[in-house]
Amino acid sequence: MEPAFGEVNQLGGVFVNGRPLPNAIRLRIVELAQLGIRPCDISRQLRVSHGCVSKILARYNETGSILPGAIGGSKPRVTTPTVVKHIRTYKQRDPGIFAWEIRDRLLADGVCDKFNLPSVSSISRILRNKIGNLSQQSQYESGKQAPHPPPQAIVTLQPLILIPDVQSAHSPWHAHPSRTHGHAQDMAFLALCNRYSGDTVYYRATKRCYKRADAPKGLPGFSLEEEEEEEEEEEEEEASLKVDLSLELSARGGSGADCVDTPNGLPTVNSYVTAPSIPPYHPPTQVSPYMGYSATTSAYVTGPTWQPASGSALSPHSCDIATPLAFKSMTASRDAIHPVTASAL
DNA sequence: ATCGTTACGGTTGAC
DNA sequence: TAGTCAACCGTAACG
Repeated sequence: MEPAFGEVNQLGGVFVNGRPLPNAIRLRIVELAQLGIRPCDISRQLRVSHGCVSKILARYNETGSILPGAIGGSKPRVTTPTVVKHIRTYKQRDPGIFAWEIRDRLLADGVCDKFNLPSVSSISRILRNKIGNLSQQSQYESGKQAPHPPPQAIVTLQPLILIPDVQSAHSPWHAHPSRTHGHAQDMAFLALCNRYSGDTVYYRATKRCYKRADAPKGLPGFSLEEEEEEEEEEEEEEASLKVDLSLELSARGGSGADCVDTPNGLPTVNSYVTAPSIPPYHPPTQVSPYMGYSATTSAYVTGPTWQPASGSALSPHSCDIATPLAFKSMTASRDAIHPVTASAL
């Protein structure tokens, strides 16, 4: 049950703790930034904390999305029954096959792609837990594996495929490979990059980025078991993000042809003008942001609420745009196209 | 003054 | 069905 009213931040803006800002405001933030308005001025105008503005703009620059991430739920697993079945088949055909060979075959046979390919350790776990007979193979494998470097050895290098142009000095990812939401954003960025080109392989010399309480886990004495779990988690994240990105990119036009002007194919948001060039912000007097939300994030933005004190029919933050936009949310539960109408500045 | 980062308290949805 | 977990959110504060 959602509360009836939001809270008011230090700038006088209304927000709902734990819930994303309405798409209209997110869009407005990006629009203003593209007009050259400084983030601090955007913050003041829209009465959104500067940290939030910063975060939304950073996300937009990295992924091209103004949408919030998927909240809640679990990551889809990469070790689907189909994958397990194929692994079992490979093992039955060649009992001496190595986990890394199975991995290669899953990829070569098109059972998996690079985004949902299980790690060697995951395959090993499947062999051990669901298929059995691995212990014998492990001994065999330990002697045989030398010529082929174990892909999942305990190193901190992760292959990333990047478009060289994207590796510009201004790329937030490049400048700060470890970010608050590092891995997810890295992968989102990676997926976006992959779409448009490339096969230039770089390596990121960090495992992943932790936030908050995640951080101390197993570090620095990272055990093999933890490493395996980390790897599996990361690959599952990759699989999840691939789905997310494909959904969103399809909503954005999909072909990729619309993303060629800038390094990441998106308008950059990095030049500023002064604030007075934009009209003043009129905060809503109706402090009920929830009315703009439906059960999911899909249906907010327009509606009878969020009306400014003036009583105009504009959206509450006066952030309407001239052209109706269609947003497609990043999760399956939000996969409808949502028209967003808005009026001028 | 500005802005990146992060602790915090909160929501959400799959399991 | 309720609880747990891990994702996400925006704010506030710090540097």
